[in-house]
Amino acid sequence: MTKAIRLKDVAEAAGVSQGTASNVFNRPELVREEVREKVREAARALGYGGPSPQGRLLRTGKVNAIGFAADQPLPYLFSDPWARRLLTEVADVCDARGAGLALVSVTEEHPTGWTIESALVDGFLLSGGGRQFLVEMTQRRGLPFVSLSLDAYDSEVPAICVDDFGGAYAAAQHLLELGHRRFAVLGFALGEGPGRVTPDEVRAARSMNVRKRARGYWAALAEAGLPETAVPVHAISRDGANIGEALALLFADREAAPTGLLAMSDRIALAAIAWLTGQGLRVPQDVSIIGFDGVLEAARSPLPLTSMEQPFREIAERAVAAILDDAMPRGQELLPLQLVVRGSTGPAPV
Amino acid sequence: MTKAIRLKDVAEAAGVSQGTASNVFNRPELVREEVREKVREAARALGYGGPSPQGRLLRTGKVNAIGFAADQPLPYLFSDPWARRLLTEVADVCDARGAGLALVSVTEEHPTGWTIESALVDGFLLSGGGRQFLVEMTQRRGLPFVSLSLDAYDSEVPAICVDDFGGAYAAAQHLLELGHRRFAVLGFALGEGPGRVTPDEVRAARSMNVRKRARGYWAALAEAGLPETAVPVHAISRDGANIGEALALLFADREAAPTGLLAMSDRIALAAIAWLTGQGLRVPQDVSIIGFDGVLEAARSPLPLTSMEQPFREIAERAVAAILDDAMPRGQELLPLQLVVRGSTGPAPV
DNA sequence: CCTGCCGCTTGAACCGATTCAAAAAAGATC
DNA sequence: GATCTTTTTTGAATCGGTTCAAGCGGCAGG
Repeated sequence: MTKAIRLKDVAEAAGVSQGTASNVFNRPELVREEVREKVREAARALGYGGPSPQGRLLRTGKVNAIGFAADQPLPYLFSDPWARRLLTEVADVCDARGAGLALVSVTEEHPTGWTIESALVDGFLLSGGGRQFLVEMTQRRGLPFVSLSLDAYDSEVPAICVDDFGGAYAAAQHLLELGHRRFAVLGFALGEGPGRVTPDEVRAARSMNVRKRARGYWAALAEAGLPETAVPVHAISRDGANIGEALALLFADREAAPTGLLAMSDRIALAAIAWLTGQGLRVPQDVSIIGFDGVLEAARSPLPLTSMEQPFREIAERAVAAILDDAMPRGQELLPLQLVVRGSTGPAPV
Repeated sequence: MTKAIRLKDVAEAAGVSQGTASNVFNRPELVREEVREKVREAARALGYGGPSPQGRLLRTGKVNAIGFAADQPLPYLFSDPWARRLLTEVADVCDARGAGLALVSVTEEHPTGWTIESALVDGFLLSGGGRQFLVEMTQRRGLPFVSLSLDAYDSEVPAICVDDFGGAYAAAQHLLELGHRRFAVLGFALGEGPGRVTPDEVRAARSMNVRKRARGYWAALAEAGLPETAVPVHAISRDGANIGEALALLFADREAAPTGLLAMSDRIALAAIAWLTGQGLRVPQDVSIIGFDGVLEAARSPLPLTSMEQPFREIAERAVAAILDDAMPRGQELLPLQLVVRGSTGPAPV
């Protein structure tokens, strides 16, 4: 690796112009067989491994890769089931179309190095909240981007998301049809520690996704004659670690305890099941619980979880196409969720 | 996004040379404050988001990113616990040093699109076997690379690996110290379907890692007076799906069945535990089992797994440094594993 | 007033390819 | 053999920056 061989060197060695040499590698049909072989021969002799991507890049402008950006340290992408599932599908889609995938983490602390500003990609997928500064940075870069979840409401930001309202509505509907009348909502991203939050606090939540899910639950329950105030919403941490405190409160009075639990994520639902069964409560005989997301772990769990499943594949395909095929969504594009009934929901106890 | 703004445009607008404008962004201390501000002002007015990475790249040659290449479809990187753990650590290390990480899949079928030949990176980490064509492709590209596992023996290929022999030796040693005398080895990548394989077949295995682990087990057991022939080696699929068939054979005669199981991966060990407990056998009272890798799932499992833990973090750090700091290992660099005793191993039944 | 030095700017070369209009070569037709 | 096509090949422009030797103006010292 003393000095790099350039296309020019190969062209000279083969006695042709650089343009012809370039064609040999990119549009061989334009070059006479004889010449083509001569150039290939020269390339082989010189140990030339084909045109360097950086050169091509500069000229064509297309990197053929997309950046997956999160406002979290990168390991988060591998530990959170939702993010992981989405990333898996995006990776698969990229792979299938021969596009590259680069991981980018953007935390406010170290805005240096390989970030949104310097990543060599054609556009970005923004996961983990369209957090303001993430969106701003991306806009500054001037590359196309699609947000995969919503933070502060901003219909200007192109996004591909699930229909949170409709999904939540369907989830509540499912439990209502099973005869449940006493509910509780387990939500995340609702501010500080565990505890019950008021409807107004929910409506003030930063996460658009969370707000819409709450509205969906409420809408379905209201139609059944249950007002917001009759449905306690509890704030759970994203990983469901503090689920016990919330549930202990809810199930202190077993008579008045909810029989239908509406969890805003599968991770929380699974944590809830673990706690409930640990307390001797039976799921779904005593308590039904429905999750949200439809992550892999939900299906694999010892007690398979009923959940509103996101169309991960479709999201990934639409998002990648938006960037690579310049098929940007106009505003927000909502995809429907699908109710998947498994073992965690059943008829309300009599 | 009618037309992109170039550094040149900014320079012109600010009335300075392009070189000065470049310095404003890269080495501001060289430019007089007054001029610096003027250029920044012009940039802001024009909506210039800073020098484009592709331009810089061409000149400097450094992408500041590494490619993680696997000879499997990309989703494999997220589903296999070992790959995932390694990738997580690599991602974290890259993140910490502000380097980018790109995922590359190379399967023989579609060698087109974003592959080793076209990825914009400074070098590659090869996971999932230094499978011949993977190594060859990478060498052709002419970028530095480090293999993270070994396939056909080739001491010329730079690699950063764990000390398979020593680790396996220690694993067997651990069970011997607990008094076990009847063993079986559960290995992977040992050819077709399930079933017992002969020592010679093991020695002919393509995977260097597997061969070394087997030799490590044998060495320790031989010192205790147990010849190779007394230790059946069974071929299990990588995901442990067919573990039942192998164990059914081994435990057909309960009297002669092994009390110590040496699994070449945690994934296999966990599958084995699931099968054994399903059959009413108690771990570790009836059967002790020790895994290999030390993946996250091993610690989290209902019955935490005793395992030989790989220094994932260290591997990641060394590997990334090798590429980015040009600190290539000379030949193969072996890192020690650490015995972590958890709940799956105990004294041999009397 | 001249000289030497210092700090900031400039201008041009260069990085490694792709692209395309135009020239050259080859082939076809009369 | 002359003319018209068609196929190949060439040469130069271009992509968007970085780098560095050389130039410039101002100031201190003699």
